[in-house]
Amino acid sequence: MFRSHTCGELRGEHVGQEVTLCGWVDSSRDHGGAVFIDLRDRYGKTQVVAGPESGADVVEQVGRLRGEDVVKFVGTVAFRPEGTRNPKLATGAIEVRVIRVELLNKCKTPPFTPGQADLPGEDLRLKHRYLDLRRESMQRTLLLRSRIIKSMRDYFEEHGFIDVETPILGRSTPEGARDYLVPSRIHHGKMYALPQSPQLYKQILMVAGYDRYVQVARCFRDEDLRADRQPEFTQLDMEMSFVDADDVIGMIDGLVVKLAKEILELEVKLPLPRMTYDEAMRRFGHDAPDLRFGMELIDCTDLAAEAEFRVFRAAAEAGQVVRGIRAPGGAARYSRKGIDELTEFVQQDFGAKGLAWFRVEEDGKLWSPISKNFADSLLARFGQRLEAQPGDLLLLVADTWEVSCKALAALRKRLGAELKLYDPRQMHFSWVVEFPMFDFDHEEQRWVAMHHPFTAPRRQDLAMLGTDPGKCRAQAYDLVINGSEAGGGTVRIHDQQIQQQVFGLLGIDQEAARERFGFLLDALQLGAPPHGGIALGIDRMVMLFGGLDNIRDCIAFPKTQRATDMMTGAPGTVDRRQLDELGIKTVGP
RNA sequence: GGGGCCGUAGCUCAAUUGGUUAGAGUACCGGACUGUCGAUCCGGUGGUUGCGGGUUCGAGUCCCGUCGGCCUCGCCA
Repeated sequence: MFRSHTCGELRGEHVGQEVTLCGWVDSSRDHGGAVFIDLRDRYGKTQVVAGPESGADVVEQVGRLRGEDVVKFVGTVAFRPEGTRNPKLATGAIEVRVIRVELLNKCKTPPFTPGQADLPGEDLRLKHRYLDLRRESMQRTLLLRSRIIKSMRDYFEEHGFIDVETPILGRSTPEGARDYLVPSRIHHGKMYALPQSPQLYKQILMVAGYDRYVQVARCFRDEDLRADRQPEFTQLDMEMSFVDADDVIGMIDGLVVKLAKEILELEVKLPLPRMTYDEAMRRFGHDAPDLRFGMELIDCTDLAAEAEFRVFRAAAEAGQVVRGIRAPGGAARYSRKGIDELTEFVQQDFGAKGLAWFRVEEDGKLWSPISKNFADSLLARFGQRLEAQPGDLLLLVADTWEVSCKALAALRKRLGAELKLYDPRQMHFSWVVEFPMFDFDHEEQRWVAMHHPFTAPRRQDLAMLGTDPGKCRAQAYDLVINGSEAGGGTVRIHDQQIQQQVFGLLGIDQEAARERFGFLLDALQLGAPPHGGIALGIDRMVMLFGGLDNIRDCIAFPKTQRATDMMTGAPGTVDRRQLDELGIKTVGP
């Protein structure tokens, strides 16, 4: 060991001891006769001083040190002189008076330093990730991540789960996300696929009798990225046998309580609130609503039908909906220009035809450029319906159900943040349950699985599989934290007949089903217990628990939005030879 | 695939309506200084304004293309 202590360790009790510290030069202050160095490692910072008692040689050597040099100091711990203690530093009561210094590795002038006030551009941070990871906030986040994963593993261990690793090289399955493919050298033209999730394997493990399985699993999806999406990400994946949805939810409820307590020192009351998918869409327009504030969507279609205003009446008569939200205090916050921006927002991003708005005046009356198209009494009823208060801004969308959901949910999210309707540090955990089994794909004119093709319908909805698949609800559940989907799971079909029926609805014929996942169908017929599980997005949970707004900050070595690694340059070209071995010819770019 | 924002010194940013030799802070280099902790003071180095083309008497600024980063719709559970 080079060092006797870390840079975050020394206190008054160590005064008088000779210690050895190693670390990086965080900053230096050279006074000629005395040089101060803040030495940093991941545990903290300690001030090191070279003064006259250190000797002129040492003072000179220490004076030559620059930011990010790697140094070893031998010295004596001493109280700082009265009045020079630094309350901003945990080690601020003491300093280390240098006896010897050894430069372990000189650092070139770095492109940026971990301590600098202005955060450098993200491209630069990603290119020199080793420098970025030296920053305190990155170290805090990676530590948080480590603690969350440790808590999760402990929890499942305590509950009798067994950790089983599943393959990374697997087989491409249809449906779901685009696969990352790995060409086979031995079988030219054939490909492995990296797992989108260990879904199929964990079902197989249930059939095999490992009735409580858990894994911290890396997953891959070759889709476009977002602030909260990476091409490779980590799930806490689990599955249980002889359970229904309530059992899985209950198990995760317990985990949430434990995490909240251990990580956030927060008492969470059980059971976590649950809401059906239909209710979530009706009240919030979204399947993962942020329940830290209200501002619910209010249906006004019946009132709209009575209006002179053609946009409203036409929508109502065409079977569309007119729904709105009330932005408390929004009249002052949003000028005409601001409202124009909101309008453009819902039009460009969510395909809304427009955004109708009313300001609530001092006397409670609604004013808008379009208000002349409404009878006074009708305006009053709109006001009542939306529970308008003076100073509010009312925003309404007349459109299809889907567009009204998307546009208003996005508005609600944006306005909630801009109007500061909640404390961003507050945490809210809830469940959304009973998702539809199927979504109708209008382009392809067919039903697609909302979750995946192995999701079990609710028992009471079984009959509707044949008659009205759109109304059929699944035994599916999402864990929602602060308006983000933190995880989702389902009870799976363990009955071969129902599975065939679902495949049929999805347009997967028997032959195709056999070809793609015959192994699972076989397994389901060879003693499959009823089973269900869930997968939690660990990166996202770190993001939420850490109050971060960017998933890259939760991952040590993340990819850019275009799925490249700026540090290594991946993806990169390979030798002609390597391609030849794989039997691959490239056509571009 | 679509929409938007951004790219100026190593870094963070500025540069009036298109107008003189592109500036500041910091970092770096040299000098001074024994109690600093964003040290201070003096001096200095540092620029293909991402790249390519165009408009113009004149482009960091306007236009087109391209590369890169970010946000977002589609996509994705």
